[in-house]
Amino acid sequence: MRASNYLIATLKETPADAEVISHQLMLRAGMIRKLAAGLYTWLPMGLRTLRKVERVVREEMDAAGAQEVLMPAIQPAELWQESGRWEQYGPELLRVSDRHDREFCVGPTHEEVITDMIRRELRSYKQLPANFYQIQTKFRDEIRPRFGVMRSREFIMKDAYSFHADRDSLQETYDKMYNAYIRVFTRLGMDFRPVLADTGSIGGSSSHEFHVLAASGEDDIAFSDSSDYAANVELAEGLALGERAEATQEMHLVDTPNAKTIAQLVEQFNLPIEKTVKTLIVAASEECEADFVALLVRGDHELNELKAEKLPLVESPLRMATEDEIRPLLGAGPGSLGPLNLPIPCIIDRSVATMSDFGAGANIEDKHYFGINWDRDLPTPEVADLRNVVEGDPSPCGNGKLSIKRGIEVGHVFQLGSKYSKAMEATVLDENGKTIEMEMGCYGIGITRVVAAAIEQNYDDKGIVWPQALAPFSVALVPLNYDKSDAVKAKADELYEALTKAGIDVLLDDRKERPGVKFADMELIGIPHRLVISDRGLGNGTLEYKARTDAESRDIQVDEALEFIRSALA
RNA sequence: CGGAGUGUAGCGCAGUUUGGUAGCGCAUCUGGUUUGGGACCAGAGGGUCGGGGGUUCGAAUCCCUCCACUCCGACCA
Repeated sequence: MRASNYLIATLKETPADAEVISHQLMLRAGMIRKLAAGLYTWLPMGLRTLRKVERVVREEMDAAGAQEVLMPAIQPAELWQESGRWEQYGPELLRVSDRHDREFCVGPTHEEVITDMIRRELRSYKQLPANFYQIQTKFRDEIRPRFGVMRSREFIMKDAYSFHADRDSLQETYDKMYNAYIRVFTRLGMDFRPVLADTGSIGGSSSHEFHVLAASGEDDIAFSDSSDYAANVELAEGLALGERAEATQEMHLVDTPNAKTIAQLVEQFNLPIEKTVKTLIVAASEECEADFVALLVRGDHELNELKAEKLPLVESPLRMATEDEIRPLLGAGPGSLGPLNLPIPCIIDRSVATMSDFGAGANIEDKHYFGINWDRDLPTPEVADLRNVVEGDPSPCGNGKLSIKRGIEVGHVFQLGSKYSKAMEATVLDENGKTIEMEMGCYGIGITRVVAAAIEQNYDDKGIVWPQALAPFSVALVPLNYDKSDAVKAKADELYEALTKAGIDVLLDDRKERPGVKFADMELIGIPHRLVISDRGLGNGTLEYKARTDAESRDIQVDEALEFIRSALA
């Protein structure tokens, strides 16, 4: 490609509303432009990288035996009503009506459409297993789009869906896809980890997310420091912390008029935060005889919403009681709540069960009990894993301690089971001629997000530093005085032809710009290899080569340039 | 949805407090000089000051209203 005939839309200044580095650099390098909140146009330079991601994904999906299809972005409401998600899905689902007032949605995912296709096309277990994928634009009306294409509303996703006669077959394909994902992200040059994940509202048994490690990530990932264990904090099991110590204090009531929060309690009464308890009141499920349930976690811990709503007594989705609901029920407001004299069921976290001599609200306005001990002052309530794990916790795998890092979710594989095949009657006949519901798996990669995640891991003060597999161009040919020097022009054109003929993506910067401008642009765009052609070098029969990651350039022989680049790309 | 903030040239911003003919830097165009790390000189083009309504002799500026965008929050008592 000749730069004079290509949109090099670089910016010197950083647009004011770009927060994270990938968003800033994608704008500055002229890859994307914003159209509206969470909606982006991909300019030629950005699209080239996007296509590279797609290519790697396609190759690995094909190699793993998946077949490519393309389903509509717009989907009829009927299918969603059939699966029950028309009601279930909240405002994230963009619903539209056509001219006949028929309802549709802009697909945030395609389980319904693929299941519909499969139930029409597949009749026999002999056609299984089958795995179909597409690379499609999705739309999710995010509460708060941010970070450019990292969390946009419209985005491109590779989604695959597999169908099976039994669970073993599903597991087999799941493992195959898991390994394909490892190959994809490895080829893309990313620092990533597969981590145990929650199956979310879709349910199912097994699930892994693929996370790119980066400070700007929106998820917390827990790692063991001495094993391969890695899990999303949403899921990581919180173990009990040591044994319960003997009681050394008598329980006593204390006036705490100015302590409405744990922080204030700790500050005003010289109480270690590990000796305090937070009492959270949440709506109860129908199974529970009371309307509300109290959940207790240690003062310095956080309630894990997913763990809480999986408890039989707790309503799902989780709903916190309002102050107006709490006061008539307990006789005190938030800030003075605790486990003593509770008229509702109480469930405590494992780490709370091992506490002694601790402080908690008294369920009397502006009063707390200090020196509370289980089994002496009140019976130990039901114990469960309720909290988010924190740095330094023992690893659930039994080896070592947990550390916590931020991750960007770029892929997700999970086993759906028969949820959709059941709801939508996607069945085949088995070898006994009996009708069976198919087992399903589903596997996603955020194509557009991968581009942003790659930049989060690969940049310096000059701009993007693309891994080879993602670079929009592999080589930047930078002739100096292209418009004035016949020798430079001739050699540059010759090299451009030769490299292009060799199948290498090369950008010839034939713009009438000063050298500094060209260098700065090529570095901002992040092209991995640069060749400078100048009269000065040609006089000695040399070109100047610099890898994007090199600090200094070096001279190479003109005649060897093609071979040099070939081996650099190998 | 709650809170905060911002909308002025393609981008980054000043001007708004105290109403009086709309500015700066970058970018763009023309001419010239430059030419190995985001050049310099001279000139030029480009604005319904987010939209609508109001107050006023006069509104980017004051008032009302709508819209868009950004940030924080949306369990952590």
